Amino acid sequence: MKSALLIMGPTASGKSALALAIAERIGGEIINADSMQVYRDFRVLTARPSVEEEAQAPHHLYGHIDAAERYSTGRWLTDALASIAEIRARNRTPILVGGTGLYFKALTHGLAEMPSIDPDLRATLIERAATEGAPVLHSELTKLDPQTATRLEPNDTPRIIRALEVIETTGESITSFQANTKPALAANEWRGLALTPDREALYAAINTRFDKMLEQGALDEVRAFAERKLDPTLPAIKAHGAPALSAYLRGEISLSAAAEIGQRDTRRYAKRQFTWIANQMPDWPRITATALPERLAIALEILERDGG
RNA sequence: GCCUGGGUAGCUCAGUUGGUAGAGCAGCGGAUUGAAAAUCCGCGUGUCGCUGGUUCGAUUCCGGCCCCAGGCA
Repeated sequence: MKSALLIMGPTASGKSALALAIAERIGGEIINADSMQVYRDFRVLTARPSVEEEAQAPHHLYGHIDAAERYSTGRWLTDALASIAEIRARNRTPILVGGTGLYFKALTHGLAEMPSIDPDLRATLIERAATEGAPVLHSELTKLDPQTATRLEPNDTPRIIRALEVIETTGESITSFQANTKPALAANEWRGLALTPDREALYAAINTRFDKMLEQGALDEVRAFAERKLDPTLPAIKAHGAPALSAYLRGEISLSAAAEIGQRDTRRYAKRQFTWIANQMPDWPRITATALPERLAIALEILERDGG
C-alpha cells in the first residue's frame, strides 16, 4: 500500500505546483487540504489550480462544495479518507496538499468522534454570539461544562459555541470526547513535507498574487457571490480579500484600500501558518528552496531516503 | 545663496518646562480537536539626523553641519 504524501506550506508558497510536479513524476493524485479551495464560488480568489493544471493529474476535493454550505474539518476528513482509499485502490500515491494545518492534524493525530449536531442549534448559538457577545455564552458554558470553560478564553467564539452545542446535544463534555482521539492515518501510512520559504519574499509574493487575482476576475467572483445574498456567517465569505472587496463593491472603500486589506489579511494568515508548521509539525522535513526543479529534487530525495 | 517649516519605531505622527520616549497602522511571538483563509492570547521592535558646547545628566537648551519640503532670489 502506498504511503500518502502530505505537503503543507504557507499560502502563496507554491505548494500546488510542487504537488503537481511530484504527481506527474511518481504517478500520484492530488487531494486538496485547504479549507477554502473546497468552495466552488471562489476559484481565482482562493488560488485554486487552473483547469489546465487540473488536467495534468487527477485532482480531488477542489471546488466540490457550494459556498452556501458549511463545510467542516469533520466533513473534509471523511472526504479525504475516501479519496485516499480510492487512490490507493488504483495503486497510486495520494498527495494531499494545502495550507490548513488543522486538516493535516485531523489526518495524522485524529479528530474525536462525536455525534452530529442539529444545524439549527448551531445557527442559534452563532446568532446569540453576535447579539449577546461571546462572554455571555462563555459564562453559560462555565455552568454546563466548567472543565472546558476553564481552558477557553471568554472571547473565543467558535470554540465556545462548539463546546456548548456538544454539551447541550449529548450531555457530555467536549473535553471527554476529545480525550478519546485516534489518528486517522497510522504513522507509517504517511510522510510529510513542509515548505518554509523566506518570509519577506513570501510576503512580496502574496502582494503580487493579490493584484494578479484582481486582474484575473476576483472581483467578479465576489460580485457574483454577493448577489446570492447568502447568510453572512457562512465560512466561504471569509476568504481572504472577499470582505474587503465586498466593501469596495458597496462603495465603502477604494479598490486600493480593499487590496491592501486583502494582502494584509493574507500575510497575517501566512504568519500563523509558519507558527503552525514550527510548533505542530516539528518533525516534518522542511524545504526552504523556492525554485521548482530544486524543490522537486529535494522532495524526491526525501521520499527516496524514507523508503517511500 | 537667503528665509521658513520639518528630521523621533518599518510608515504617519505625538511628546519630553532637561532625568534615555508613546499612539495608530505595519510587524513579531504563541495557542489551535467539525467555522481553521476561522477564532483567541501576548509583545514597542528606537544611535529621538550628525557633531561640538552648557549641565551631575541633552532626544529636549545653545552653536555648527547634513538632509527633506515650501518660499524668496
